[in-house]
Amino acid sequence: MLQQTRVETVIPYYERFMHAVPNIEALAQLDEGRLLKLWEGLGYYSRAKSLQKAARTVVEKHGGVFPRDFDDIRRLPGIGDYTAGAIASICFGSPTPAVDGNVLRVVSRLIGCTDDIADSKVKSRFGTMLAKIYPADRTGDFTQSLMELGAIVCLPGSRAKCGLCPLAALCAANAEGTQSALPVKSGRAPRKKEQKTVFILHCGDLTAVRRRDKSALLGGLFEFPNAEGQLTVAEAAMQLARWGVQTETMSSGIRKKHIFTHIEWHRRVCAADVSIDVLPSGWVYLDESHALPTAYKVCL
DNA sequence: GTCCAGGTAA
DNA sequence: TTACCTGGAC
Repeated sequence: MLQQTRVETVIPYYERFMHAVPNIEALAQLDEGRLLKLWEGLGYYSRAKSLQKAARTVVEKHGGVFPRDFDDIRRLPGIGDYTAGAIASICFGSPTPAVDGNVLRVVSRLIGCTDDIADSKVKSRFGTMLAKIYPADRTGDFTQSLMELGAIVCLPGSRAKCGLCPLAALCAANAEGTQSALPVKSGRAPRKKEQKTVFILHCGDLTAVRRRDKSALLGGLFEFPNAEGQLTVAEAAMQLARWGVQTETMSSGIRKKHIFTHIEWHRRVCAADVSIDVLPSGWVYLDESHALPTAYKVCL
């Protein structure tokens, strides 16, 4: 859960999750719909699917006991270098760093490195360097101190608190006054823009939803029926007719933008009072069991 | 409104 | 390299 997500955001999810799914066997056997419901709103839903795959691997390959060896941990689905390093050093005393964004910033400044931290080679180079200086008796403290230094003291840009930093005397960036220029990071590719029309179809007290394709963005979660392009009122009416929906009233639609890392959805959201004799294949009426991603919750 | 942080997998 | 999500800072 903590991959890509702040601690404050995770805590209530973690509490609920551990109550509902208290051990590895329970997770290995959990229904996917319930799993996604527990993850609803947390984002990066493939993490939940990986977590369950990892639970199944632990049950099948490690006798239900979480492995202690870095390489065994690293092979579990959803666990990369960062998470494997964090678990192995914090839980099992292994000299394996967890190089997150904070640690990249701390090390870049400490050694005055101007290489682009978007390059994954930099991350592995820093990891190799750090592994050599790990204190054997306090591996977990060392991992956490590096991350905390970045989170609390070695803040991004001009917010760096060098006056409070225990490493200030050793730090190349501090000596050279280059803190705010480090780390160097290249920009990301521009996002693709997609136009869509979303229908909030009220059938009495009920609202129609359908499950998204498992392999798609937000795979396996639910969505409101929608179509490609920002449809005109006439086109929207035709789309509803094609679905076999009888429309009583329909709003002209409000424009909403939703931004993912790599895509922008420019959407027209139309609310309609309708009657539906036979639900189209795959449609259901929304209830509390359905995992609805934030991208669709905001349409309500 | 815009920008940005944050790991893994394919 | 690109796909994957949300929320907080500004």
